[in-house]
Amino acid sequence: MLQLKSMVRVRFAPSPTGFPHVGNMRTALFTWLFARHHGGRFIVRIEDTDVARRVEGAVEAILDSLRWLGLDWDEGPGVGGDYGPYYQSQRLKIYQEAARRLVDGGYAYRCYCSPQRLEEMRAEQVRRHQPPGYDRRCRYLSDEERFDYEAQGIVPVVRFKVPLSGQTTFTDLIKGEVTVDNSHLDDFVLLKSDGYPTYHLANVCDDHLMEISHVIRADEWLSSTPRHKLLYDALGYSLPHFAHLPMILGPDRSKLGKRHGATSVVEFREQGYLPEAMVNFLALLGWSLDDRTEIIGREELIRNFSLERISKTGAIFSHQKLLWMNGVYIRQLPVEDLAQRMMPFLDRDLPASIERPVDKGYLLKIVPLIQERMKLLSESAELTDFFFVDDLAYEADLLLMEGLPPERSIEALEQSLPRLQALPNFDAESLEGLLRPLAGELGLKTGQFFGLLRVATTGRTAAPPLFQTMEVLGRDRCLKRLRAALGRLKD
RNA sequence: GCCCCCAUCGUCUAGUGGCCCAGGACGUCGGCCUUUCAAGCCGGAAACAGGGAUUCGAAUUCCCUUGGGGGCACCA
Repeated sequence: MLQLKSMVRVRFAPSPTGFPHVGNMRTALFTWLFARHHGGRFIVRIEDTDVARRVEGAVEAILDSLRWLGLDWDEGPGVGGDYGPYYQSQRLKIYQEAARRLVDGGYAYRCYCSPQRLEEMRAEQVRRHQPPGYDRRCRYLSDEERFDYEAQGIVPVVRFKVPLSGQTTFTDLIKGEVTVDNSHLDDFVLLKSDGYPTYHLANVCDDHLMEISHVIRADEWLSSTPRHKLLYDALGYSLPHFAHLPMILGPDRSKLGKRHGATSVVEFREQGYLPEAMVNFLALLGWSLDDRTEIIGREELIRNFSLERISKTGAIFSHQKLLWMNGVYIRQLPVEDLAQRMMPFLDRDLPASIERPVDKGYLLKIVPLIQERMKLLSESAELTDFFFVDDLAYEADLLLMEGLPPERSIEALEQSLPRLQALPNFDAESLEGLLRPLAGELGLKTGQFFGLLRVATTGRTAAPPLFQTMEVLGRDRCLKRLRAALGRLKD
């Protein structure tokens, strides 16, 4: 890889036009990993130059997501830095001056074309199967014409004067050398008529002024990089390194978007994904350590991350694999930790009748029983509610075991009750010691007997191991539930 | 339409000329374990887009085709 002679300074530059998309967050993660691996600086810069598309609360949502994933930034909103401000809307002067400099230097010109004209021009181009693009009319305006437009009070935009011939080449750290004929580039806008810069101008100015060493961004920017190179040259700035990350795709292989379901990391958080699982999963989407590593933590990621091992191909976001990975991380969690993380979900989803906050000591006994069954924290309530509710609600039919007449079930429960009552220690071991032989005594298969008891004590056919569940529930609850089951069977 | 990028199992990927009749993981299928559900363990099916060329030898290099994606705004 190239010699990094100076400090690595990289930036994540989201635009607050929507909520933190997993694609953007993956870009943030890779950028952050690159910075941390090289001991460089990770900078967050808000690209809020589109007044019309600005979304309320988006900046905070983006920053929250970065924090949630543990991607801390060295410069940017909230932490400041020597290269601020870090909101582009607060740097308008810089861009306006750069635009003026370009116009004065003959690298750019003012364009007075109305949006209507541009629209008609484009429609015509499409109709004639010609490549869409500005026809450069204002590039050749006479002083007289220009004066005339100014007199009419038309506020111009500033367009870049793309060389009419020649080629532009740059090297991308992931894609390699990319070359484009300048004739394919049109005179793009640098400064809008509202005084705000376009992405192209603002991005180039800021990356230069903030001394960004590596521009790491999504693949969708690859085709505008030649324009940026032209801009860097015109402004007399030296070129940073570029690395264009492969895109994250939806199941239909198109750019992952809203129609593909949950794409905001806020949603993943609410669904009960762990940030460490998210980081692990996202890191492996377009990057790999070797031919076998799947579960890899943050530190190891930092230690091993490199741009060379990023693939060139877009990757489909697989919910399946993420779900599996989340389960792996949940199983690895210390009981206390998992209980802690479940609390907000229990709070949110448990029936209103249950007292809040739930008893932590009781929860700590429940967690080991459901830990290996949980894939999402959002399953907390459905996996544990029967431990909390007073009266179980379930279909009486569930008490009817395969090949077992109701009378036999009634008998089984009636035989069980006094013995459970009399059991000295109500723990899993003692329960098994009592109930397993009892199944034989009653002439029942263990599957039938335990199944019956399971439904009676939990109200469901799938639950954690019976004896442990009964131990956690405690004798009183169990007896009460067995009597209730008896009542249902007799109805 | 034009330009750019990409192309290994359904999916994420390993693979940088011989170690590959292609390895791992998710998912899937079968089995084991077992009081249910999970988890776990064992095993199976499953891919180098096609065609040329280079080479003693190509998943790996080159060309073409095909396919996919991205871009072509006073959006980022």
